[in-house]
Amino acid sequence: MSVEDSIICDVFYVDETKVKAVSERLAQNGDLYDLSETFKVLGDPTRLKIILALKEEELCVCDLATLLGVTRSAVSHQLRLLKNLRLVRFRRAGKIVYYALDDTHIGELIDVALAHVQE
Amino acid sequence: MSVEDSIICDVFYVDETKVKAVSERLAQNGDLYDLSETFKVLGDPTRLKIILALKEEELCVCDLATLLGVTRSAVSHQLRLLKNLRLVRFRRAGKIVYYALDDTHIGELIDVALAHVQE
DNA sequence: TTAACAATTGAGCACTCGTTCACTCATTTG
DNA sequence: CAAATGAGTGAACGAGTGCTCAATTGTTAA
Repeated sequence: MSVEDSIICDVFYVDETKVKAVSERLAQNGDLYDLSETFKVLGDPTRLKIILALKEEELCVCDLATLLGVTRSAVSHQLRLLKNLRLVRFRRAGKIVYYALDDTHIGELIDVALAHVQE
Repeated sequence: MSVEDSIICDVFYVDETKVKAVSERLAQNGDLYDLSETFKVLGDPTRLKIILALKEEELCVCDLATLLGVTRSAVSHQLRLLKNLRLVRFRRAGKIVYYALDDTHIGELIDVALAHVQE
């Protein structure tokens, strides 16, 4: 097994120490799945709009539906998801259910991303 | 048209000024689509791992494939996407193509998100 | 109690997307 | 040049997902 063999990639790494270091660092983020889940939630335009809207004001399902131009049902489905992830909270006022953002970190995250998009 | 009519949501807003303000603020983010696209890219575990890995070291396709436990083809497909979004750059060294992160903002964004996940 | 209505829910559907497979391209080396 | 190999590509498949529609729940008011 020559030196050349060790610099091809089929089984052996180009630079074992390099890749090992990266691998360890990657494994260190045990919450890598949660991380991608967080991004995934914000990756859908409808959900992102909902969060941006609730970042401003407490709103009911119907307001959100009107605001986003989708059905109440669609909004409700997404709100359930956001509710399960503890990103939003709600309060009932008669027939109307008001939703509000329940995660201050998310707002900060969006601000950073916005700054990035606007370069 | 009574006052009651204006506080139901079918056509009229619960609080017109409130919703109007939100609507304007939402429209203000013309790059709302780009914003959700950015999150979407990071929302896939494979892509996120690629970016995290390249955040550490410059790596070739085969290293990444080994590191992530997926085929070279899969990595190549995702790298093309990341390349088109100008998130990574590459250099060719013989048969081997090395990729590196080409967006410093992304790293910062991930750090903020990591802090959020770890609460 | 009945009617009206905001919200929720589940089923179904169309569409997206990440992967694999097979093949091709590019480059090096014998 | 021919063989070997890393990388890129396109088709296709299967899983996931966001939406709509229809039905249901919960609450208010007549």
